[in-house]
Amino acid sequence: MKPTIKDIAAESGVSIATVSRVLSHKTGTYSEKTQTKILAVAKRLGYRKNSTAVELVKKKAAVIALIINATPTNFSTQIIDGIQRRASELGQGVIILYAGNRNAELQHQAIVTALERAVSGILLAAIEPDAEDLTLLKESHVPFCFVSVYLGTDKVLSVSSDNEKLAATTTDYLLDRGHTHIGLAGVDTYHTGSQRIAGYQKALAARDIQETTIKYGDYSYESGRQLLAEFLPLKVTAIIAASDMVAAGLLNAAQEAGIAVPEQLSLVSIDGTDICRITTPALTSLTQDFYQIGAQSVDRVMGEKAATFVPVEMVERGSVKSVSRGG
Amino acid sequence: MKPTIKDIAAESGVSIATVSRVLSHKTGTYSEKTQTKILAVAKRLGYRKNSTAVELVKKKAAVIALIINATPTNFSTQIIDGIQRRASELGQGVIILYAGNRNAELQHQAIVTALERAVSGILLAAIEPDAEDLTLLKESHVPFCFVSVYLGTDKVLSVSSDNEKLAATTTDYLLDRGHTHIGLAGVDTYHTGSQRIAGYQKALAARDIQETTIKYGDYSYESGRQLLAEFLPLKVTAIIAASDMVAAGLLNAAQEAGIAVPEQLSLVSIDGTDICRITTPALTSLTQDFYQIGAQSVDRVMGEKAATFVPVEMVERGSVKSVSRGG
DNA sequence: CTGAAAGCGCTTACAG
DNA sequence: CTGAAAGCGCTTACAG
Repeated sequence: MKPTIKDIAAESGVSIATVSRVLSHKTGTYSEKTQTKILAVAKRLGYRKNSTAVELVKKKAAVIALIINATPTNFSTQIIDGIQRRASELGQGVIILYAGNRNAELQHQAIVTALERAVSGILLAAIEPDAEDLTLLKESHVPFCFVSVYLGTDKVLSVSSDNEKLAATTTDYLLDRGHTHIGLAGVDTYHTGSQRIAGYQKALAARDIQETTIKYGDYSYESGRQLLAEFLPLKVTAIIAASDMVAAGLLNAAQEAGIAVPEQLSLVSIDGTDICRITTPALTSLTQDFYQIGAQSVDRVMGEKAATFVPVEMVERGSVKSVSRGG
Repeated sequence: MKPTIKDIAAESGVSIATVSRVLSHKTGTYSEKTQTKILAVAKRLGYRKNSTAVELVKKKAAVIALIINATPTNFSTQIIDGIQRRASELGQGVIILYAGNRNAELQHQAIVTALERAVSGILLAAIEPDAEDLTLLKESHVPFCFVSVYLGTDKVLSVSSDNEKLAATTTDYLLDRGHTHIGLAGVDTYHTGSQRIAGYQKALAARDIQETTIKYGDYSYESGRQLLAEFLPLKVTAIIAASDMVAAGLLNAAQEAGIAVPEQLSLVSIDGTDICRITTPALTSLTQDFYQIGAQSVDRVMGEKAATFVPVEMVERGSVKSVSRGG
């Protein structure tokens, strides 16, 4: 029922080989006359290419697989958006595969599915791979790239912010404004969290401050809310939040506890999504470029040139106060 | 290099037909002995099914196409999440296709791409189709379903909130608390906006209130901020915001103008995402179930039973005050 | 329970 | 510039 190149060939009185050549623009291999004829017939018949057949003979699908965690963040849309647009420009489709929530089984399954589809590349967003998956990926000979997580090595492709540097920058920002008791809230114990902790500690050490105050969490609003209480007895004057949601939780919990931000407590949040301008006061943030992280991970996995680290930016809003030294 | 069923057949001393049967679980067509043997060889060889080949002979891809607008909303993640999980349960992959930003050309292209891939269903999220696309879709004989937009007819599959009813419910909620001067902010002129306007007007008319105050926008934070000024001279006591972002814009602009929420102005927002609990005060909302909208649209397009309208819920937070009648 | 064979819709050397 | 033919990796009647 759906017309194929066979139907076009019959209608035009040429072979399917010729039809294939003009339909796939093998310029120089056909006369203008046949081209015109075939195109007309194809249009009249409502012909549509069967990409599955093409992919089978070419042994490669024009599709990038994106494997993502179940837990949606408020910035995953931006990453997906960047991936989608750039892929589209390169003529690649994007197939999304589910990795559950740090579920080793599902994560493995997603990789297998991507491999079964002969995708041209695999993107792993916010995924921390186990050794087995890494082996599977490496042996598959299909390029893969981690998105928004840096495994600490350049042996594996990845595109993300430079978490260590970014944490150091944020810490310096606060130090420069007179804060000496600075907390770090909501980081996890995986790569991203560890890198931020390292940056935070180094920046502090560089100013001869040994005191560090780190509270772990899961980047969520609830995390932020709960963590505030733990900082209270520690008399920090500023807290770096591991995400906008953590910052919002910290902020709202502080307000409920009667602690004024930024007068009594300064807050800087890492991420810089829309959340930051919605809170009162608006949150000063170390803003990541999630769209670019997504877009460049596509370049990376498709063999185009792209850097591992995407630049970040400090965006000042209303949640930080300068304090006098020794205050 | 990548092993195929041919390799397995050779190693096991059976035909490729038999290999195919056990690998695709055609139970009852093979002996346990051959099954064991073939599975062992497959595993040893690191065999992985080539889904492209399978799709070609079956003439159907186990993939649902999701066509989405470029403009990401703060709830698209939830919709995608719902689609992804449910699709996964039904053994379907999800391929995301870009429709640009109300770009007719790109929108058309996305549909064509979906059709070329012989997908099992097409989901159109937050897309307002033109006549040509609708024809293309209908003639393709592949099931399609609109997600989070109701075209006002049941002739076309769709899953969304009941926008008219939801707006009426929200208006009633405010009326029940003594508000008589109620505004509606940020709606668009397409289906969703029109339906909400209709519900709002009907609820008002049912209480013999003819005064309506409608300000159009694009569901964004900026929209909300700008629109506040337009409501000011109109002395409404309550505003229904067409989205959380509009509500947040309205709220922050009000605070900057020295108008207390909810003391001087009540706000209800339609959507109910995380944004609502982050603002100060937290926003009372008519909460949509985006996850279910996504999940059920998959059921719909795959021919499972699912309703057109997904239930909504009023969630009271801190942005509405009851006023005395005639106040 | 198993095998030989045809076929899904394309692409691409090869020969002319 | 064009055609005949082989082949991509599977599935599935059909016959035994």
